[in-house]
Amino acid sequence: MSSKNIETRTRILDSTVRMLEEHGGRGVRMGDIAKETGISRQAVYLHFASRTELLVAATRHLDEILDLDSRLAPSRAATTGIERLALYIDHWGRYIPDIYGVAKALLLARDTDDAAATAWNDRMQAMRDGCRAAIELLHSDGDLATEWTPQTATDALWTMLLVPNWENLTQECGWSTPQYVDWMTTVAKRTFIGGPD
Amino acid sequence: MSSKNIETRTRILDSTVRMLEEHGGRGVRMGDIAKETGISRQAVYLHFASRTELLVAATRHLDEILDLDSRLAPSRAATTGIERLALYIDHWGRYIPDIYGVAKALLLARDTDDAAATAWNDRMQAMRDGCRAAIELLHSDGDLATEWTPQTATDALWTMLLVPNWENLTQECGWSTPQYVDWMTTVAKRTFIGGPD
DNA sequence: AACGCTGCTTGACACAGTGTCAATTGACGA
DNA sequence: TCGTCAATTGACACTGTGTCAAGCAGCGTT
Repeated sequence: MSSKNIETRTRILDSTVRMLEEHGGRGVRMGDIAKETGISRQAVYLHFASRTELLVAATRHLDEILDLDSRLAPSRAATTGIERLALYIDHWGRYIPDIYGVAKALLLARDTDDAAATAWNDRMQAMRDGCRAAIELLHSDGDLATEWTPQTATDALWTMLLVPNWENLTQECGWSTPQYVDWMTTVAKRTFIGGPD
Repeated sequence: MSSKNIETRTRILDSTVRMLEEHGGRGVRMGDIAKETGISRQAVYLHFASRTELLVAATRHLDEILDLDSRLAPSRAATTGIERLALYIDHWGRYIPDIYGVAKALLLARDTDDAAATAWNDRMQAMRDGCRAAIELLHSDGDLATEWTPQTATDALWTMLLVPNWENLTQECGWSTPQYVDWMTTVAKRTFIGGPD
């Protein structure tokens, strides 16, 4: 529990984040992380019980580095639903590229590890809450298109914003982040905002 | 090469498809498939060089069973872009649930196996071509909203229809297949079809 | 009846990557 | 000098894929 101990833990997290970013979250093994940190593979296990636990800690670590809370502030401060919707999409569209490596690693670990699946689900539920907040405000403004309930609109928005969509558009189709944000915003507005009819 | 050989191959494919459907494409091992088929694990390797090769063959096998071509006929026969768009989404929305197990297995294998990634990409490119055909027709009808090029609209439609979106809406959000088709159709129309302006 | 071919079985093994265990070292403080 | 604690080292278990070699059973030839 000495400061040396904490320091090593932080160094592991730093190299984990760095390597995952570098390699797009693929093929980074415990031994690679150890080597990068300059310690033995077993030493990593003295700080994190499993690969999944390390990945989960890495996402939290990265959120702190990126100062997630202050990034969320603008959308939280929005006064209208329309504004909140746009600001939330903007936040999310600029957040994904920054966390992509770590997120992808967790996404892959999910396939074989239940704990990773749970951790990922938790994050996605938090994101869903963000969608819900925007939709609810839109609804109470009277701007939600009539064919939607707040519930179904939340589901739909949440799904649209999922990482694989961002991944496909930017990695496969070559879209830029602003293009992605632009498209998402346009589609969301057209889909969820009702006219005065 | 005798008929016995072919028969065993078919039996393997049948049990592979059955098991993958049953288990949602997860956790089905070569040994499980062998046991289900009633042969030894090594016998499977006499017919398929690798797990990935078996999975790829299973998708083809399933397409034959489902008669993919005749399922595609209606959308191919459409005369307007708007009609083709709707019929293609309808086809795809009812096709995914039928192939989900096998598709998911290939999707998972993709993470560790380049050959699986290539096979999956091929299928997705075929799907993308279907999207392109609908968008092109829409475009030549003069019904494509002005902010889109055929290229970007194809990318966007293709992404919307990706399996993870179906997966999220039906598995996580509990939507039914008709609900999914309905939503996709509505969003696609609102997004891609331009008014008379 | 002996022959070979074919499809399959059996069992052993290599390989990766995760995770565990036990013995040891080296530094630091009381 | 002793105890503690982080870290090292090396061996090992486990899982699932894929490989290899020997053997066997049935079947048709000649």
